[in-house]
Amino acid sequence: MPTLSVTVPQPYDFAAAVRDHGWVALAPCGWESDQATLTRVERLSDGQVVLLAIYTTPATPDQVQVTVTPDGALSPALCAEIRAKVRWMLKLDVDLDGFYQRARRHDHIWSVVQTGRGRLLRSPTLFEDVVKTICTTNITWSQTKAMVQRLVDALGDPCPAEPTRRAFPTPEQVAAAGPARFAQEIRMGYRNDYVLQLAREVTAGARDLEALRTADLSLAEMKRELRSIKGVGNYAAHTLLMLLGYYGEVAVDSEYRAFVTQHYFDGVVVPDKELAAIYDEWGDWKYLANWFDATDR
DNA sequence: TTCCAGGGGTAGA
DNA sequence: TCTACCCATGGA
Repeated sequence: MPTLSVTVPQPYDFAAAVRDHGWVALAPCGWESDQATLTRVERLSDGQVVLLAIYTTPATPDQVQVTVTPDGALSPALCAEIRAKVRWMLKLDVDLDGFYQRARRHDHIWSVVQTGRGRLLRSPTLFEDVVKTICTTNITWSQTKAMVQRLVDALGDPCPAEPTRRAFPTPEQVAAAGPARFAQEIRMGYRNDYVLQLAREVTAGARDLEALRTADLSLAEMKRELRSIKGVGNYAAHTLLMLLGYYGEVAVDSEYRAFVTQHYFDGVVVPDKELAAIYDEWGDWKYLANWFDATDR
């Protein structure tokens, strides 16, 4: 089976970075802890569905290896596509130097990130990340995982290399499913309509989500685009900004409130604005500051 | 039963 | 801009 090599920045703690974000637990991703390997079922542009296994080896610490199954003939173009998707998912091209420099002045955060953490896992498409983010709103994490699993199982293309697993459905596949299957099979509650509407907008050409991944927009402009998606409020928009590489806003949710209230306000309940202001001094790096401030506490 | 979870839309002020 | 109120789902 073909194995591709992808160069990674230094320092880079692959195993920690992949698991620092909950996305690794959402279909069609998986983590094999005994082999420290990220797996993912991926639908390629030619329609074939492959299983990717992404890992590092002690002999090549400056690379991640990507094994593709099945080992059919992969054209150079498909190899380039897979490399680009892996680079995007692992955020290998995001410049974190400013964050690391700032983090050196914070004992706890530096102790967590100094081995090369901060590149939180994201999905190959923004469509997938928006759907998953909507599935984290007003629900428990276990239910988020179950909803995403049902969506993938119901609508994604099966993976020949591992028939029990499927790829994340395309906007076309989601739009074609219709409200009845969402209500009866996928069961995202009131989020059904949000996900269906987004899929319809994308397939109709009314919303070019993927163009946002490479758009040269300010944080405020990007936030405006994200907020225009039905079902995306401030929390979801700030989470998506982080996934897109904009770290200047914190995502205030129940987890954020619990941590900041406990650590900075002695458990006294204060308005969200005050909770968010705790990380103002981090400027463009507020999201990562909070994320790793709350890590290992 | 009731509450509520890694919230958001809407109407009304 | 802020505040009530409602919202599907399913675990505690």
